[in-house]
Amino acid sequence: MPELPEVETVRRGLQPVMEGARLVSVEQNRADLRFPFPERFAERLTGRRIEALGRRAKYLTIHLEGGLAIISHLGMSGSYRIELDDGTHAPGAFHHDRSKNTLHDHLVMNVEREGGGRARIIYNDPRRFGFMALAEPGELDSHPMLKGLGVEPTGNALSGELLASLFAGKQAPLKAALLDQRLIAGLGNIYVCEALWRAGLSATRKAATIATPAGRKTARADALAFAVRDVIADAIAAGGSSLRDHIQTDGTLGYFQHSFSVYDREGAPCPRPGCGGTVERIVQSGRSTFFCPRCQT
DNA sequence: ATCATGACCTGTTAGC
DNA sequence: TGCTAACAGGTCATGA
Repeated sequence: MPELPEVETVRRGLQPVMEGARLVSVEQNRADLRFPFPERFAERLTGRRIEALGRRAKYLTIHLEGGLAIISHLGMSGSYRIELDDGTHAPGAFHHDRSKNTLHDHLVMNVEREGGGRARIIYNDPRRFGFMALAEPGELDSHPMLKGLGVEPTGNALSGELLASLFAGKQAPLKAALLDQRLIAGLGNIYVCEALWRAGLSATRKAATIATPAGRKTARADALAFAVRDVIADAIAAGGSSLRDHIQTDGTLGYFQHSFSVYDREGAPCPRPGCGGTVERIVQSGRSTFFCPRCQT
C-alpha cells in the first residue's frame, strides 16, 4: 500500500485519536517484523503521552512526551486501524476494516484519549516488510533510518534545478533514480509510473538525460519536477491509493486509484488527449513499469 | 562508487 | 473445482 501519499493519509487518520492521548498499555505480539522490535519497546512506550504525529518520506513518526519518538515503516502490506472502546471503528480509521485478519495484528497500542474514552490503535502487517524503531530524544533526524533520505516531493523544494543536479551524470534508468530514496524520498512504483507519464518521459531513459553535462536543468527536468510534485499533491488530496480494499463504510479510503493514467492499466488506451497509444507493461529491476510508448520518450 | 538482482514474507488472482 | 505460478504499494544485502 504505502508510498508517501498513503503514509500521509494514515498520519492524518491517526492524528485526531492519538495526539494528546496517553499510552495505557502496549501489546507486542511478536519479537520482530522485518527487523526485531527495539529492546523493551512496549515498556518504554507505556505511560507516555503522545504529543504529535509526523511523517518523513514513507516513515510515520510518533512523538512522545520526553522526546522519545517511534519510527514506523509500513513496508508493502502494513496498515493501522483504530477501534474505539464502544467497539466501533473511529472515523478516519484506515484500511482493513474487516473483522478477519487479526492474525497479523503485531502491535496494539491501548490509549486513553485526551477528551476521555479509550481506543486501540492496531498495526497489522501480513508480509512483515514493515518495521519499527525508536529514536532517542533529539536524535530523530540523525537516526540511521532517516538521515540519508533525500528531498520531500511535497512543497516547493523539488525544483527542476535541484532534480537536474541530483540526476546529473547518473547512468541508471530514470525510473531507478526516481525510486532512490536518497535522492527524492517518498516515491514508489505507482507514483513514479504516473509522474513519468505526466512528464511524457520514458522510464528507461538514462537519468542524466534530463540535465546538461554541467548539471543544469533542461525542459525535461522542469516537467518532471512539476509532474512529481503534482501527482503527489493530487494523491494526498485523494487520500492515497487503495488497491485491494474496496469495501468501505466510513468513507476514508483513498480513491486516487481511480485517477491512474497508466499504473495497472496495461492494454488500456493512453488517456492523453490525441495520443492514441496503448499502455504497456515492462519489467525494470524486477518491478512492473506501466507506460505509454507513444507519448513517453 | 554504481547498478542489477535476489531475498525477505504472505495473500490474492490468473491460468491451466 | 483445484492446483500452480505469477504478482503485489518496499527496502536491504550481495556481487559484478
